Amino acid sequence: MQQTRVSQGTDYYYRFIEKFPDISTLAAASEEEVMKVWQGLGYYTRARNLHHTAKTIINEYSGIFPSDYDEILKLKGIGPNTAAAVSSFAFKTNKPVMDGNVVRIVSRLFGVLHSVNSSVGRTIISNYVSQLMNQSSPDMFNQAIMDFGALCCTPSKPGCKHCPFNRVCYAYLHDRIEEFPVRKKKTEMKSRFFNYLDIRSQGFTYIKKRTNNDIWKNLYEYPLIETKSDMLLQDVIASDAWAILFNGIDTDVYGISSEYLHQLTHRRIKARFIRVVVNSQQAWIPVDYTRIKSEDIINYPVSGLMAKYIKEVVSA
DNA sequence: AATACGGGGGA
DNA sequence: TCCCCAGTATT
Repeated sequence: MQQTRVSQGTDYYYRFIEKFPDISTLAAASEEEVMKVWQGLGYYTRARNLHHTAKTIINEYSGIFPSDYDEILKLKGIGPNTAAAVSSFAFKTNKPVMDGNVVRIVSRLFGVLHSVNSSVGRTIISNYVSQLMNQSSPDMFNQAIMDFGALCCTPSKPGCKHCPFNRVCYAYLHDRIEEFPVRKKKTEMKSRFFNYLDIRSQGFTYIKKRTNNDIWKNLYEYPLIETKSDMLLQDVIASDAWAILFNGIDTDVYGISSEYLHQLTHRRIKARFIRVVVNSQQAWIPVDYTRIKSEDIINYPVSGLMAKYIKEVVSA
C-alpha cells in the first residue's frame, strides 16, 4: 500500500495477485502488463519496483525470498517499514513497524513535540516503539498497534473515551489531542499546464511513454506541449514545440476540450485536449512517437487524467 | 534535510 | 478545501 489506504488498494491487490500469482510469474511479465494493472492507483514507482524486485529474487536469490531484515531492506521499493512488516509477519523478526498509525499513537501517547516528518521526530518515536515492543511476538505486536491506530487512535475524532490508554496518554490528559501528531506544513501546491494533442490520422493516433523522472513515469500519453502558464490555443499552435512536432505537415485543429482539472496532493494540473486532424495521406510518424489505432489506446497504461479523457471522448 | 511522487475519501 | 493514507527514492 505505501501511503495508500487499504480500502483504496484492495481491489487492485486482488487483481494483481490474480494476474501475477507468484514471484516467477511477476518476474516473467512485461513492464507494460504490470503498469496496466496498476493504472489509476498512483505512485507508479511502486509497480516498477515490485517488478524489478521480482526479477531480483529470481535472478539473484534463486527464487527464494530472503528471510533476513537487512537483506529484505536491500530490495528495491522496500524501506524500513515494509521490511519490518514483512520480516516480522513472515519470519517473526524482532523489528517494529512505524507506519502512519504507529507514529500517530506514539506521538499522542508521549506528547512528542518534534515534527513527525523530521528525522529527529522519527528517531524519538522509533525509540519509544522499540521500548514498547513485545519481544516474544513481534508479529502480533505490529499487527495490533497498526489496527489500534486504524480503529481507535484515528486521525480525526479518536475514541479516547473508551481508549484503554486514556489514563496515561499525554495528549488526552492535557486535552491537546488536536495538537498531535505535530507535522510540518506540506509543500506548496504548484500548477502545471498540459496541452495534449489528440491527433487523428486515417484512424490512427500517436502516443509516447513518459520516461523522465517526473509524474506518471512509464505511463503512456498523447503528444504533450507543456506551457509555463495558461496559454491561448493560438499561442500553443504558434509555439516552437508545435512546429517541431508537425514539421510542416498539413493539419487542421478540429477542436479543443474544456479544461480538465486534475487535482493531486502536491500538483494542480490544468489540462486540455486539442483534437488535430492530419490531412496528409502519407504515413507520418513524428519523432519519438508511436502510431497506433485510435481505439487501441485503451490497451496502454495511462494516467488517471488520460483515462478520463479517453473514457469521455475516445471510447464514447 | 527537503522534495517528489497519485489518487481517493472523509470532514 | 484540507487532511492523510499499511512510505520510499532521489536530490
